Amino acid sequence: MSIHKDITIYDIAEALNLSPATVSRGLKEHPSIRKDTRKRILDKAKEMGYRQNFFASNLRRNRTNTIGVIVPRLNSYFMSAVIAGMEKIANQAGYNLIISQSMESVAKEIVNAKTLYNTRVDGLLVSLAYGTDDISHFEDLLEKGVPLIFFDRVFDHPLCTSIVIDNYKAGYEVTQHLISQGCRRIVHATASLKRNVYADRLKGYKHALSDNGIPYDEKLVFINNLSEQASTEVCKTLLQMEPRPDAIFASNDAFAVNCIRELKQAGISIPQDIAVAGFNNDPLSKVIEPNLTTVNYPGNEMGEVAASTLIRRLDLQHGTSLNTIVLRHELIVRESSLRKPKV
Amino acid sequence: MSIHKDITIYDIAEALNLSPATVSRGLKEHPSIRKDTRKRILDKAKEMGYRQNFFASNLRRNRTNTIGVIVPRLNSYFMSAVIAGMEKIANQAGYNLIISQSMESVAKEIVNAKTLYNTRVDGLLVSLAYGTDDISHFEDLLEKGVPLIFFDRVFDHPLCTSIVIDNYKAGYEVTQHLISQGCRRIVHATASLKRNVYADRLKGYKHALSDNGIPYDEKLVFINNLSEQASTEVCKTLLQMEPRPDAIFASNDAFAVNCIRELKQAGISIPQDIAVAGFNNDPLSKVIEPNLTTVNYPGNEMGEVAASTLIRRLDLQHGTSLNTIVLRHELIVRESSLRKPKV
DNA sequence: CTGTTAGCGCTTTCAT
DNA sequence: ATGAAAGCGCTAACAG
Repeated sequence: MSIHKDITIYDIAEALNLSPATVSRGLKEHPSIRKDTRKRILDKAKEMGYRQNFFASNLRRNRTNTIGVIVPRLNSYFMSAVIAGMEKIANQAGYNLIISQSMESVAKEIVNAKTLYNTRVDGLLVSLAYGTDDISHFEDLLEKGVPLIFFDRVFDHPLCTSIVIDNYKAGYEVTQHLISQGCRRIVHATASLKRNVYADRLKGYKHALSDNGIPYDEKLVFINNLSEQASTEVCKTLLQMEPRPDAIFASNDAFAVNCIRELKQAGISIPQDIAVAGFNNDPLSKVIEPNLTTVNYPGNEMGEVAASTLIRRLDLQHGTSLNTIVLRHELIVRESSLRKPKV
Repeated sequence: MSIHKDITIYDIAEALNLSPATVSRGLKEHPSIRKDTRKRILDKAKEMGYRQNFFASNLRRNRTNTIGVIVPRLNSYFMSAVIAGMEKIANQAGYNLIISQSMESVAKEIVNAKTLYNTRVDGLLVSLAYGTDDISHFEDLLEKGVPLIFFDRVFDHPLCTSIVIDNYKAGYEVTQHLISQGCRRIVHATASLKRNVYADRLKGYKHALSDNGIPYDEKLVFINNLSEQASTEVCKTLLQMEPRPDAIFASNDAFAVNCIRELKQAGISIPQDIAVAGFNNDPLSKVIEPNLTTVNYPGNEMGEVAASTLIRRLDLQHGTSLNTIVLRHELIVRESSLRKPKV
């Protein structure tokens, strides 16, 4: 295994009897370089097996061409779609992604932010953990002028753009749909209201109830971490309620699916006894029986939009930009909530 | 938004009336530095908000502290578990992960390898795409002495360690189990035999058949990309076969689940008419009805082992090491294959 | 259009 | 135990 020394622009310059500066320019798309010398340089570079040393370049230019990503978890269909979208855009634009997971822990999120700060990422794409109260751990980055873009679980900050869907509207639509199916005692299971996605859906839920003259009953709202265990507990509680709830609107599909499994095991029939709706349009939703009513969440698009917004800002030193970008969602009605013939 | 200039070791040196060299040493754990000066340096660094410039350091030391990862896709439970395991170990050891997806495309895999080569990653963790025939696109890396470790979908190479499970044995066990349930015409649906995981499972399948005196019938083996569409086609074909197959052993859970859905829709009862088994122990397997018999795949452990093996090699310039590390799998029997009372 | 020159921030001999 | 000095490879004034 021979470990050859790396070829530098000096080697190319020497071989071509040029100055390193010219070679450096030739390797890029510098305007003031003759076309044929550029070609000679490129050819020689390939011939000699040259590869750019990004560290030298980064050191010099004070830029890393790296984008940091912090997500709660990587293990959902939604999140892999987001990442795939980001990767596509980032790679096209010559950026690398460094992905890290907070595992829903504020502490880990803080560590991640610090690591990315030290790595000197050019920009940051973040979806917040359940418990995050403030974004002081990103202050250092922001002070350095590193653009920060939130997606999905966002935070209101004058310097940061947010990419979201209209969670309020989606929550309203799901609830309205359940009501239209004849449900009146609708459980809403969701997670930390510190996060816009959950708070907004809850608002939509409440608003739909009131628009239909159904009183809001806080006993029907369950705030938890949407884990499997939580679904078990919610179902147990719910089955003991009197009168029994006739629908569940869960803030993600995994939770909804677990509820369906749990309830079916308890002899409840879905949707006749209890109708169920989820959120995200995870492939799971088409595996569970009955198939799950849910909200399509454009993960891939969200990743692409987040990345391209960031990169635009990076490349053009683009000062101001939209503060919030709202992507389109879509209610998908399936059997788990269909008690009446489809209109 | 004030963009302060970065603090360097020169600033600290000046503030402390020391030389930059001493500061540099103090920031690390250099043996020949007085304990109190070290402390003074560390304190001052924190006070001034110093952060190391990795580019300067990397440029000087010719190391990146970055590990490149190439996976076919990020969108399975298995793969997120792998990544989570890698991340944990890598971060502990002070390494960053750069993750890229080949999307099962050889061309993209080649581009990814090139990108990571140019990024000068210290080491590489790779699971190959379906179609990859050789690993010439990693030759440049290997020639530079960059350690390359394969996991799951591996490649035999004298310089590379592989992390796998015993796919042969697992394939054997699944098949044997189906046979023990009374199945005799067992379909095996799998993907490119270029990949060890699929080739080995097929071998196990064949061997189990022959050990039970069941003739191997190549018409029962379907090689495809395990997509949803492929599952539809396989089911269609299979339902027209005469005599009809009485079991399916699919090489991943998603495919098995799609088959179950398809077959149920066609009025087939599972497992009475056709027993089904999958692979990976994806959460899906517990959502489908009947619950899916599958093979537990220790994704998290695989990620951890892959990363720690690589890092050991990186840190200790550890020359030789095991060529193959085999992790333990586990057959999980659920209702989708249970035609006889459990023994 | 091309060359000269300085320096990005750090590490590391070598010297003291 | 600390300092002086060189240089990693590249880019960007500036000069021509």
